[in-house]
Amino acid sequence: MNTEQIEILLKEKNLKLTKQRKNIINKLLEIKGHFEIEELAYKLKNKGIKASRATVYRTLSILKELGLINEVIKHGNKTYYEVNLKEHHDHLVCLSCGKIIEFHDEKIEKIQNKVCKKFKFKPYYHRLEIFGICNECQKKLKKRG
Amino acid sequence: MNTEQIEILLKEKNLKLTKQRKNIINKLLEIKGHFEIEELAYKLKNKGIKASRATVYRTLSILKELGLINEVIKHGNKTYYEVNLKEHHDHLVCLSCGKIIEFHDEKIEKIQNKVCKKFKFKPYYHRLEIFGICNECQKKLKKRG
DNA sequence: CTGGCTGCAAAAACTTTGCACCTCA
DNA sequence: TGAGGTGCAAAGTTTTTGCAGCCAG
Repeated sequence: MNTEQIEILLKEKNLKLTKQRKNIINKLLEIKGHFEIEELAYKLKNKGIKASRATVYRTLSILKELGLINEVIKHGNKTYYEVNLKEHHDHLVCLSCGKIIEFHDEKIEKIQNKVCKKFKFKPYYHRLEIFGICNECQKKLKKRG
Repeated sequence: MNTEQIEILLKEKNLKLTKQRKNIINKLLEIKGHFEIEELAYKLKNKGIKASRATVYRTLSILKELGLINEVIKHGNKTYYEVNLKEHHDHLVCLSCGKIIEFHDEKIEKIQNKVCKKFKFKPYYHRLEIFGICNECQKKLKKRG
């Protein structure tokens, strides 16, 4: 997924390619990893890129509709997004340091599909979040006693 | 899990068993299924049960700490809770009618544990949400064209 | 040109908090 | 009696929206 492809997608949907949208998309492709909307808005502002918070929210909403970004983690009252660059994957979230580890397991995906078939449920997308303590934090916590 | 057991747990933690807490707990045990905080606050109010919204939030926060309720679904900007009565399970969420279907698959759980071991990650809890269209809604949508 | 987009500010929705008063143990 | 709990209202967060003006196509 690159800028051009996204631009084509927007055109197909009769969506205009404004400066703001270009800027937001470029920033997203630069970030690559997980991000929060507020963080993104802040980073844009910090780089002198003009895009109001409302526009950021509206643009992300469109990109989500288009399947270019996903809500991958919901923790506390925050939503973390991710650009849909790689193969689908799920996440381990460290409750101590906030680190996010990606993993993909084909077996889990297959079993999920089986479960859906059993219920005649048509799956669109899923989110699997495993919350716990990462290796580094376990070590730190042990040291402290 | 019943009222008595919960009361004992509260006492162990030096938490007082106030009228409000009793009422909230009873209501939760009555609901059994999935609920939102606002919905709970409303139902309590509707039954003439006195418990301010702040108290409902504070009580649910405690019950969550104690592991008596869980955040099982995060969708849109809403959080859905569930009383921890049954064995752990995950959810299918219909994007059309909002229906929630519970499922449990031991294989998925085991693979998750394997994944955690691989990353030396200590899991505390997880949440798997599969969003899609339920069987009934698929039928309805077909009929409409 | 003009429909769609933007910025602003206000509002909505959800959640937390400070404080004075109350109540369970 | 006193630590902890409650209600209220205010404030904090996150997200959405109405509207006037702007701009890409």
